[in-house]
Amino acid sequence: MYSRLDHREVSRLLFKYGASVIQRLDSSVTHLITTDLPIHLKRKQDITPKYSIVSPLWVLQCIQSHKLLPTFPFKIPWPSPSANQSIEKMISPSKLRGSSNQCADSSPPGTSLFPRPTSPYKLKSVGTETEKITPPVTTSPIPQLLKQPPQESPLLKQPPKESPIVNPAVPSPLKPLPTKKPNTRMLTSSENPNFIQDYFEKSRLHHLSAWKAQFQEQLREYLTNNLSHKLSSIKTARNESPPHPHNNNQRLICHVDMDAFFVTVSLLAFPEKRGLPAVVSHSGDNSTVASANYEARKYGIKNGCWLKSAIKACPDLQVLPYNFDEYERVSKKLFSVLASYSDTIQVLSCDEAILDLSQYTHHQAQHIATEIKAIIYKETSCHCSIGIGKNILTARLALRLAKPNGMAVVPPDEELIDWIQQFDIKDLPNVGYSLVQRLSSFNILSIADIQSKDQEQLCSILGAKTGRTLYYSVRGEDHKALCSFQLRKSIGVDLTYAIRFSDNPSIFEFIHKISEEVHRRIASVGARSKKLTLMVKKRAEEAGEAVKYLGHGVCDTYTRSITLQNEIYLPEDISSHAIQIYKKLNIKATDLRGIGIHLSRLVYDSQAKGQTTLQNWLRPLGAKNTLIQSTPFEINLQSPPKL
DNA sequence: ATCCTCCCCTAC
DNA sequence: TAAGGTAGGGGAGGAT
Ligand SMILES: Nc1ccn([C@H]2C[C@H](O)[C@@H](COP(=O)(O)OP(=O)(O)OP(=O)(O)O)O2)c(=O)n1
Ligand SMILES: [Mg+2]
Ligand SMILES: [Mg+2]
Repeated sequence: MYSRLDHREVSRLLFKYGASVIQRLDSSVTHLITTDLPIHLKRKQDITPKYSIVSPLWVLQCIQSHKLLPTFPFKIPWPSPSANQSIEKMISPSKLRGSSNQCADSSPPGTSLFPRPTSPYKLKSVGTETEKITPPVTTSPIPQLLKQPPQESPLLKQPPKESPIVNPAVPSPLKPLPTKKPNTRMLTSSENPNFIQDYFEKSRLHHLSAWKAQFQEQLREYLTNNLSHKLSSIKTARNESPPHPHNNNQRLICHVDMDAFFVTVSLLAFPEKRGLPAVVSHSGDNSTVASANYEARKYGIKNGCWLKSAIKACPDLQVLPYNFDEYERVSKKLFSVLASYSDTIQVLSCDEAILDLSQYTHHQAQHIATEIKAIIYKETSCHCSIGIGKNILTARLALRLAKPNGMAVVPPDEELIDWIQQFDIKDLPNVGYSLVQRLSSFNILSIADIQSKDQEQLCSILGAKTGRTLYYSVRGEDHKALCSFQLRKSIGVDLTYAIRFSDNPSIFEFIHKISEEVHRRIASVGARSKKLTLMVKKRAEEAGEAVKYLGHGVCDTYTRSITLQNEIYLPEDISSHAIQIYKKLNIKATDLRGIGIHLSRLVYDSQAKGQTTLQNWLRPLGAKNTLIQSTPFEINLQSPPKL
């Protein structure tokens, strides 16, 4: 009855609803969840265990009824032949958390603002639907202080309720050839032959990803040329400067990030609206806010929230259109300025980078940062903020304090432990919704709480790497290197919006188009691939039409990969493998909600762009640093970020 | 132990 | 109108 997949899912559900799941049997175990009893357990002293042995069905029923049910009807009989069923146990499912995932469909990706950016996948077994989206707590439609309200803002998304009957705005995708074709004309994957380009052109998330790759690449090329010219005898490039001998033998990292980037740039064209609360967003009732300025944030409006709820919180909100060309133009200026100050730069996004200023003293570094800030403003008319610290982690935290339009410096080591306690757990890099939930289920709510745990404890809760990283993070320690020279390890295209098909041939045709796009991208960096991965989103069994207009809704996501004998890069090779995998998944055409094709295990051509970097990247450089004050970051390529 | 696959999570 | 893309770190569990 339970496949391996379901086993994992049960694990996730257990965790989701507040159980602690461990892989061993010890005295803390209250329930053993299994479909049959492993023989090796039977032999042990567990003959009369303290825990109940129950079927996964019990878990699902408990969740559905929102309470702890008696285990009796779900007991598993003792003897059993099969020995390989893996087991899960819950320690204390004392209270099931309120049905927490109904909103899976309501949270746009890439947002940290919403109550539950939870994976739709989890919804499957619970059988709950997206519709009810209960904005957690918070009532006050009153402007909130800048510092975040503990959990929720007043603007939780309230996606439109869908009538269970027929939403005239959403044509049924189930009709192969609808006689009365509604207004999705040219909008969906099946109706628009130029869907991919048309869509990407307007997708902020696509631009974000494409720009990051583009600027990383250009910077890499620029630095490669620049350095090999400057350091004629030494052909290697370095990623970091050695610590300044006078600076306590520590690095100095400087994190620069534009303030409210999109909306600030868009506002340049509307000077009369400066100073007013404003956001950038597509227009319409169902759109998402890409960027909110600090005036708008006073109302609790955040990047990624629904436009609808933003306007509700601030009726006078100025809604500005995207201006992707301008964002790109300003980004170029930004990196041009940064590259003139340091040749150890890591691009984090189109509005953000970290510099290694280890060659300077603290004092000099602050002076330089002040200057950078001023020059960026002079060049772009946009403000940025800067954080300075001894590593990437603390520089980022300082950046938070610096926002908006400020600069902040991390205090000396002795004060770090206390200093870091002013942040929320969620402020730590790589700590998002899920980790916060996990930690809070162990009653770990603050940074101080994390500090009080030893590394072992954290690792047992979070896994080895994550636990260790977090242990050091709350002490302000981070040894991650700054990487100027980054080569992508994978290249892929994902489409999960407005995907509606009625038959497989159209889907195959679509896969061909995606494959062409993937090919263009991998060819443009001069690489081939030895592994192809197909991602497919399929409408979940009990899921209705998506809450979001033409969205994917609640889905099950499948990933299948194939390792190849020979590297591929041609569109027909990509598509033939992808289609082959797709067929095996046996998806009903009308249920398809998303497709992605990714290539990994990349091999870069030796004379193409990748080459210089790959070799140089691995070699640290002992050479002294050359002060580069006026090297412009030449951006030769006028090519658009996509396609 | 270490590698591989299939996720999950995070970030912008 | 709306435009939910992507890369990389990491974990679980099975194969070797
Ligand atoms: N959920 C999100 C987050 C960000 N972005 C885009 C718009 C932002 O302007 C840009 C940069 O992201 P930042 O996280 O740097 O946010 P801002 O620059 O808008 O604000 P700030 O950096 O001042 O916090 O990325 C987006 O489209 N959707
Ligand atoms: Mg920013
Ligand atoms: Mg940013």
